[in-house]
Amino acid sequence: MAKELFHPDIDQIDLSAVLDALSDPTRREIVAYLSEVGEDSCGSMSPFSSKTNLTYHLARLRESGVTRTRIEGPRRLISVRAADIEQRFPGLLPSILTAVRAADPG
Amino acid sequence: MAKELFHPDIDQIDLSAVLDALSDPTRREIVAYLSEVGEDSCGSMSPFSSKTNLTYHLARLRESGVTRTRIEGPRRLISVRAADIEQRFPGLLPSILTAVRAADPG
DNA sequence: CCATAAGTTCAATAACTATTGAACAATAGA
DNA sequence: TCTATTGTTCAATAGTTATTGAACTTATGG
Repeated sequence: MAKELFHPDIDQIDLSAVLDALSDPTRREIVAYLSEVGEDSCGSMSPFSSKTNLTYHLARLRESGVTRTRIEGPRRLISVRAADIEQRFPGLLPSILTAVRAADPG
Repeated sequence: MAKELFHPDIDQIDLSAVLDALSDPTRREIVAYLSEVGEDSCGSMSPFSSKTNLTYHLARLRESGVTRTRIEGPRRLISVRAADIEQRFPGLLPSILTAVRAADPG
């Protein structure tokens, strides 16, 4: 399980990939949740989807550059690369998070 | 050809649909172009893709609520629903257009 | 009415998406 | 060392996406 996880460099973060990643409601919920709590494990996101499916969605978020996953023991701690995304695409993430909160309060 | 074209009401514009529509580079180019010129016909967008494919992409933009298409004689005039999108998802479209211009100057 | 210009529809295609369950791997703690 | 916890990999599936060419429709102008 000590595999290296791929993360694109800031300059390699692609707008199509980011918008694609954020076009899925489950992934937006995950990103909104992580934005609130800062960092959390895959297991804490079980309300959002099945374990297998979470692996898939979290990989898409990570590979697009939206999130960062670091390995700590048997679990993965995931966080939103808010500063990186803001640097690359100013205003994008805030506007999407605002929309998510408006649509899905609480 | 005097068919009624579907356009979602402002309140029905869905974030997933909008992000999905804008996750495609061809469609982003179209939106960026239309944002500059204000309104133009399908035919003027031939540099972006084939005629058939443009019908497809323009339908996706229209059905997601990103653009409006009005019929004038034998042609369709398309424009970006900038104010509607701004009202529904503040800041979203400007941030994406900024990114498009930065990636694709000229 | 006829020709042309502007777009659409249709069927086909190859590629990708989200989702599932079963089996597996890796770590930490008793 | 055994075991529970955490998450991954794999194969399968049903649905969607972007793209194409051929045939069609509709409106305008001569």
